Amino acid sequence: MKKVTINSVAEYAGVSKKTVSRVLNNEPNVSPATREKVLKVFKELDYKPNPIARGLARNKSFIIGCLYDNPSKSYITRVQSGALEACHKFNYNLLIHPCELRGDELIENVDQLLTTSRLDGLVLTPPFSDSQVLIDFLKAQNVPFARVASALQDDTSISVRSNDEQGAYELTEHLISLGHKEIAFIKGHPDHSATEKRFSGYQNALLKHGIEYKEKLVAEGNFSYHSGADSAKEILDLEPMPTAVFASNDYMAAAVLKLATQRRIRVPEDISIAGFDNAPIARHIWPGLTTIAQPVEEMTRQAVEQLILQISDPSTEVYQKVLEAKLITRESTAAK
Amino acid sequence: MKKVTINSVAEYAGVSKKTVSRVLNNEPNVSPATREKVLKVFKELDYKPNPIARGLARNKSFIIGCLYDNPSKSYITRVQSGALEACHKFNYNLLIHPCELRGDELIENVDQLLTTSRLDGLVLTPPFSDSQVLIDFLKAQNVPFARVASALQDDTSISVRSNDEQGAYELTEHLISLGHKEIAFIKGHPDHSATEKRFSGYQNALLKHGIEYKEKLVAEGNFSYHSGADSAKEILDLEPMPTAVFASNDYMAAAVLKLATQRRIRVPEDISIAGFDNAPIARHIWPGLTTIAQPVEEMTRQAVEQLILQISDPSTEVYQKVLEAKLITRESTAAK
DNA sequence: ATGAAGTTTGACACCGGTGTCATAATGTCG
DNA sequence: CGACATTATGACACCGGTGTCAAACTTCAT
Repeated sequence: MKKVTINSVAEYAGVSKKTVSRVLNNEPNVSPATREKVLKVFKELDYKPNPIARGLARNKSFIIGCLYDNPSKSYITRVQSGALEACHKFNYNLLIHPCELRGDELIENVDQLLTTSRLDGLVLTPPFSDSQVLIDFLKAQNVPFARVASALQDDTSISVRSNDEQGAYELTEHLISLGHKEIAFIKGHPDHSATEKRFSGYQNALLKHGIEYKEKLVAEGNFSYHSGADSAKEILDLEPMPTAVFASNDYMAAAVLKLATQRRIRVPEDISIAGFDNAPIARHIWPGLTTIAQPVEEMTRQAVEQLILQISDPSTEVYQKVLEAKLITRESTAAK
Repeated sequence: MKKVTINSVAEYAGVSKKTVSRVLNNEPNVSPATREKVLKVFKELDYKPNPIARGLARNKSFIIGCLYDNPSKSYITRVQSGALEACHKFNYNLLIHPCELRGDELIENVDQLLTTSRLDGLVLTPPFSDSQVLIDFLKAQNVPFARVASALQDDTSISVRSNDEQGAYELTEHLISLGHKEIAFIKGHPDHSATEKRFSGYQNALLKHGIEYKEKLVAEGNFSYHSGADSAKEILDLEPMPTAVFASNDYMAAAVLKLATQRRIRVPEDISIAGFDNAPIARHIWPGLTTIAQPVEEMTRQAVEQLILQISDPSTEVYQKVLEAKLITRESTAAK
């Protein structure tokens, strides 16, 4: 099986390399007859252009990199699925690269990534989308990127996020409307901007409804199931026990639910539990978790789509969008 | 900021391109003095070789593709994590590519993938690792690949799997030893070879212990939570209700647990439930699921590592390995 | 028929590396 | 010290495409 290159096609079709290249790229200024002829040879020889050669000549790879470091597997797969959708729409591919936010190695690590695989752009997911250091580095290196789910203010880079604060506000209000006044809160990972946003949503809702904010009702988490289990212990040990718990994501909420069930505390009769994200687990457990649906796939899809648009035309206006989060009520919350 | 190429380095160091290339690749036949000098210039100019140019010259991309189509998100992330570990060890990167097994588009789709991004090799995860059509295609195209978790017999391709049959056998035996005789079984997706293996493990254990196999106790699933919910309904509606349920993966087991809890059937007092895979959800719910731990990351890690070895030296012996699966008992199973 | 403008085409350099081979420099040994 | 093997180095083609530019060919108005 011989290799079919642009040269063999050109020779076979009796035209120049460049003309073949023109047909390949749908460039104008090729006579219909010639175009037809070349296209026929493509078929006949089953010609596949070599993307690496093309990449070298155009300095493009048609590969987008996805940076993440997130304890939630479902979050990652949702991100990937949205990113892939956009990539495939434009014939791009997706390269994934988990790495650690902490430490000086981050920049080094990303630098290494850019060195070993010429990426056309990078999608940053939390907590990277919030990292000023990284953003500055990418700008300096002239690497196009888009930020997902970041509250960090930066008008010069593409950003698609959802309204975490409003979501948390609504969820808290939902609990309040059910008659709850002692509402515990489990915070997320301090490196994620969403953590602070969700927390303010919670606080603002309390304030608005004249409910006193009590610090002892707030536990520190980091979005992992494990941290949720620790916080759950703290909260369920409180005297008196709060009548509702709002965890900053569903994994931590699931951990609270598990401990409560273990201790024969009935949910939602004795305590209401709510999460955030509408992760699959929220509907895979009983009772199902009341939560806030974040359009993770949609955010990422839009971010990557805009990223690719910007890559192909750098003069494109910087896209910044906030999508709505939506309250989903299930069985884990009920009137006090 | 000017681009630093091998030419500028060569000029700056006062040597030829080729000598720089030699230093870059740690080739012999460079005098220590020259090597030193060039290395210094690398540092000074902060030279980064262009992987695309190198790829063109060597016909390599240093990218491995990962093919999957699996309803279980946690399975996918575990696969990815194992694959990434191996990739990074050898300075490769990982490109992910979900696609559908069904239909003629599979080959077309993979062909497209190979065309748009020159991959050095492919990791196939179930159900692709079981697809004879795909395997034949890749062999014909001379694309190196490794198969993960496939029971399909093929001595000529790299394969790492775990012993599904034995795992299912052990788990069934565990239930039998607890006194269960009416053990329902939920099958997995028919396209996965693991489905048949787990089923035989179940059947063999029954046989070995003189327990009659009853077809009505077997429900068809497809590894998705949703299919598990359907099967759960079937099984919990049986008269008399079985005293144990063995689902072919943890998601389906979780669905059974959810429905049981909803119906106030106590687990494990009224019914024991077991899964397979040791997915995160198995320990995120209450009661925790008894299950079989499959070393998914390890399988994939080994597969990719061997794949890369074979890419760099095609004469490497074809690696075939079966890893052990391990019984993990949690609260969801108890004596009858 | 003629010139101006527009269209089609190909020659050739180039992207940034690697492989081949000839030549130059150095080392070895009788 | 000369003959020969070994090591170090560079010139140059090549990987498979794309960009530039000039030449050849059309088209069309005058």
